[in-house]
Amino acid sequence: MPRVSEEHLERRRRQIVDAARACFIRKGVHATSMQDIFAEAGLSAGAVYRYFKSKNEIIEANISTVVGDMHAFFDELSHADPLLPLDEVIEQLAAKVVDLSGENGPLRLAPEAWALAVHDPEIATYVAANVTALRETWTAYMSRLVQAGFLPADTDVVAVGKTLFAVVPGFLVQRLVLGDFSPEELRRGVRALTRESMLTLPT
Amino acid sequence: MPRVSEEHLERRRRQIVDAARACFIRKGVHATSMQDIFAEAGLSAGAVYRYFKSKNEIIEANISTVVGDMHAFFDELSHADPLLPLDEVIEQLAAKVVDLSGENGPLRLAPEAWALAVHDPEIATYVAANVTALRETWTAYMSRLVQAGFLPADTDVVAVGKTLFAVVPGFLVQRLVLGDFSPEELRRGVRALTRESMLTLPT
DNA sequence: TGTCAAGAAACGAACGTTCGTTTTATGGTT
DNA sequence: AACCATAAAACGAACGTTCGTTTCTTGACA
Repeated sequence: MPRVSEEHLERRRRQIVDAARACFIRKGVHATSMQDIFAEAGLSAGAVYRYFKSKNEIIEANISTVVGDMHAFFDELSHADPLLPLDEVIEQLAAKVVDLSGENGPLRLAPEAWALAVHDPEIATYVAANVTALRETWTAYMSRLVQAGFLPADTDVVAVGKTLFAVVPGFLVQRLVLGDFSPEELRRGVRALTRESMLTLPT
Repeated sequence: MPRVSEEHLERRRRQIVDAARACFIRKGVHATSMQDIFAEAGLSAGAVYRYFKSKNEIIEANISTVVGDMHAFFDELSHADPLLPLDEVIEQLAAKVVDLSGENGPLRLAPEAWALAVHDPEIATYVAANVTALRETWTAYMSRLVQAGFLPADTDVVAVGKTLFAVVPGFLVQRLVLGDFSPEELRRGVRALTRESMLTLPT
């Protein structure tokens, strides 16, 4: 099949990335061989290597998609009108984490992405971008809370954003390792800890 | 050296585990070959395989030591007399995380441990045990806060414990990936969020 | 008919592991 | 006290396998 359309090429790329992700989630990144990816994609070695010049490149292409859905969902949540109370935001975010970390969810790759980032500068760049994006969404949401008067005007929204962001990886880890932490339980935990002013918002 | 003392054997085991950990932290678990471990330990292949029957066994032996120091430190902190306020506990815990996740710190292996646990049931057992132990320390600390009257008597200490535990992996991930989150900043984040009653404890 | 995506086979390298051999400390026998 | 037989510890070359990757071939469409 020579001289194929530009979109065909793009579709092939995605086909390979998706196949690789399925393998990575099922077996783990390092336990997945290129042969596994060839089989899952229904392509030959030559075909795959036409689009990616190494396994690492396929990994990188996947890493950047791990938290894509997560971020999109959170972005909506943080800009919801009317402003959602903190415990509601956290619970819905946690529910999304549960959803995306289930059987074939991409979030199952998150710990592997973090681990790879520690030793691979290239991947670290992608992971850092993702973390930064999610944190900034937290910061934006906190700014709204401050602006609405539910937190003091001099609140360090960046520090608070980083702090609340931290809850999400921690929730994910507990889900993956023990599976005994529900979004509703997290909401109760947050409610028990936080200022009443943050939980009671105007109708 | 035949017929050597029991403690010599134990020391050899630790020598191998320590050498492996140094390699794992430096290069990553999967990028570390057995040859790397042989060289680091100053032993031959045969010697190492006398004490561990596979690379996986060496990995497992390391995993269980990743959060050992962390837990010991937190245990002291949670039982300190007089009772420490929440933000103080969190800041000190975060400071310990910074310490143990530096250059050659064992916490650099934590994400790899989580990732391995997702696909390896044996390792999952070790990681689950560690997570459970740390969470229970949080629960114990929260119980003290409730008992001292700084949280309502009907507080769900388990839910709150899980919630606060979640902050630690999240802090670690941000340290490892971006390195722009300090214990003092986390403390400010927590202070801005939590009930005043939890922060003002008796002298 | 020429071009190029895709297939198939095979490559060298590196992996974890094994195993036959060598070294060395020990304890019973002089 | 000196010796040696013994068993355990350590060695390290080599194993078979599997990895990621490359090369050469094929065949369908422009």
